[in-house]
Amino acid sequence: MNTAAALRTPNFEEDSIVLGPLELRLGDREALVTGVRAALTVREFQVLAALAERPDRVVTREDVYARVWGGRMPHRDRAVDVHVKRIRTKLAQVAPAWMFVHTHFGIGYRLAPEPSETGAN
Amino acid sequence: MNTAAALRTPNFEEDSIVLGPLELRLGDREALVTGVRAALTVREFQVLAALAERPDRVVTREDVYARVWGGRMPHRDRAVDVHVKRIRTKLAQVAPAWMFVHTHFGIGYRLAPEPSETGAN
DNA sequence: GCGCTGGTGAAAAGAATGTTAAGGAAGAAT
DNA sequence: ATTCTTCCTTAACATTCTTTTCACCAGCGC
Repeated sequence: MNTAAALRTPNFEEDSIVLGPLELRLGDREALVTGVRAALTVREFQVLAALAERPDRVVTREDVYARVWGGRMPHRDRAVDVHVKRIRTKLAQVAPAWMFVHTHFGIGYRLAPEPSETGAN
Repeated sequence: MNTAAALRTPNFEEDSIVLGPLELRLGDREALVTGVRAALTVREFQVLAALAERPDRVVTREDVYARVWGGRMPHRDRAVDVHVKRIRTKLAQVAPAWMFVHTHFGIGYRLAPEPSETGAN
């Protein structure tokens, strides 16, 4: 698939998810946007990775919770939302022109790189 | 880690209903028309799914109500109608060339993809 | 025409998510 | 051990979106 990457460091490049300008290096838990490192914390990275497992598909909060924290999500728990908020902020700092995490009301979130709604053109 | 494997519930390629250009992904609660996402709300999706259970068959309002809200439909309740209206609008936005929800006067609705009357005259 | 059913637009009510900040736990540095 | 730093969680309030409800109009069938 990726000849250039394979030439460099076959071992480390193995576990990475690439979605447009977003790259998640699962091995060392790093998120890169447009090649620039977004300083995500461990939890933030885990939440993002949970979404990245099913790109462009809606992932329920419950699924995210189960995957990151394990077990059932307590009723009215806001942990996922708060982490999503910070993920958005940090990704936007690096790449303001892109939107990655989309809300699906009443269900959950969906990860897909899309040009942001900056009416500026 | 994850104690119960049952918690993961990976509804990856969950079952979906396909009716011509319309696809309902029940797991994700997403509706696609011609491959394009129609941003239905949860209720709207539920109503559409209730109709989709019996494609091309007339489904009474009472049945839709029982399936979505549960219980008997209050007399003079317009909830189903209002949601059908919005479903129609949103589907038409994505695929103006198709009509999906057909009214059966005095009875209910029927879901079937048909070319719309764009004859414009 | 008349009564009834459905279409439609919009306000009101309700629920979910966005956002910010405080407080505490855990580890690093001193 | 104490202080400093970072991160996670929780709570509270703000905002946005959804659902319900209502009023009025249009169309169907008698």
